[in-house]
Amino acid sequence: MIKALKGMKDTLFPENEKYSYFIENTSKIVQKYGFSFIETPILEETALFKRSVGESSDIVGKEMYQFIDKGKKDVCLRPEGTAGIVRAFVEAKMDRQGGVKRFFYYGPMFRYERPQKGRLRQFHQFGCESFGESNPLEDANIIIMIKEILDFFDVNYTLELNSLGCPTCLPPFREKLVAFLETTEGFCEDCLRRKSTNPIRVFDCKNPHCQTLLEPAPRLNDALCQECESDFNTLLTTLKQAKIAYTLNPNLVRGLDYYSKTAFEFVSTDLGAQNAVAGGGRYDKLVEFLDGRATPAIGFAIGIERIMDMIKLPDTNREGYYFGALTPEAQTALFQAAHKQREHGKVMQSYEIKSLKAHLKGADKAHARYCAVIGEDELQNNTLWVKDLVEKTEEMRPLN
RNA sequence: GUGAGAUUAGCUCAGCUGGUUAGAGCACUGGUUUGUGGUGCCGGGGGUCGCGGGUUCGAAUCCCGUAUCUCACCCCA
Repeated sequence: MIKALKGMKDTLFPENEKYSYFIENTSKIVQKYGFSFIETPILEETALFKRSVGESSDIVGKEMYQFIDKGKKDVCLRPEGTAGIVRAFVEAKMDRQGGVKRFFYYGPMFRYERPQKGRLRQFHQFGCESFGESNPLEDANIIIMIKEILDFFDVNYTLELNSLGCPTCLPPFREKLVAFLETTEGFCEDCLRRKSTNPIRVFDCKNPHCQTLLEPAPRLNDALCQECESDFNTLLTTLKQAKIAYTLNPNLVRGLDYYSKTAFEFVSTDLGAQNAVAGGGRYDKLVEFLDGRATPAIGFAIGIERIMDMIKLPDTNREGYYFGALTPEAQTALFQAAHKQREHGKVMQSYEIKSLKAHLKGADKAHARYCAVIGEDELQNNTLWVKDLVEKTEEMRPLN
């Protein structure tokens, strides 16, 4: 038997229902905020992700579904959504049009990882990207929007926030931090590795010994330039006014290189170790970096499988008709009656000749509201017997 | 890439220290005397015990390998 590849899942009932339920309602919410639908290819040139996500990131370093296509082109299945959207944005010269542009998208992403709870090789994200707005009020607005989405689906979360600085303040800080790490002995293996890949990550180390060593280390919060600090404060004030609870997490470092300034994650204790249900931040330099005209931008993505884990589908009511024949002679009349009823909505027909009891069972199992049957009597009188399975009422309807 | 646990009917699982026809619940299906469901009662179908080797008179059970799933590290949505 051929099975799906490791870490790849079929979306079957009832997840399919949940998926549509999530997409429909989330799309509605983000459209209220001015985001419009956009779709970009799943396959892109590998260089796009190397340049945007960053060569030092784990995603590019070891998790990409990368291969050479028949035209000898180095291509790769997208590991995240932002890079493709930015590429499209620049390619369509929207960076030259000026103004503010807001897009949302959803679809499959691919990362070659070991699967675990909340982590698949093919997974789905719903994301939004806002271009052309540098005001931190937009950051706040997006965070408020995500809260609206999570609240709509009634999921638990806490919001974690950090500012990652910008090209003015981050590089000098990083140098200072690396210098500190190099002059201090005794860090664990992971931290030594992080020193060259993503030094800020060392603050996140679970090793208590490393934490003690880090006490005298320089902190990014103290190193932010004036603009970064003031923007961050505006964001925090706006969130407070909107009564959005948050916790500052100075160790929150996004794994993608393109982030600057605002970084945030919505985490939930209802998930496993992979507890981020949504994450994002500002990436003011990325458009420029992908050969566009400098355009500030901010975006986020929701992990659809992760949020679906926490969504309860509202109870569906009985719906539509179930049609069944009691005698072979009734089959033709029933088939025509079923087709006619379909003009008014959902109809499921059983082609089996069964007892009334068996058909009622069938209608019940099919979750139909009405059970419609033709037997000897109905055939003679040219009628259709219909029972409402909820109200438990019956009626005879004339057949035409 | 590293580590741990799991894999027996469509689903959830039982099967003790290897012993004769591998079980249960749910689901499916039929009947329950004359045309009434979701909620009674009785019956029925369905499994080469993940796959490949090995030990043994004999393996679902023990050993080795392999695949997949699950969880965690790492990292992230």
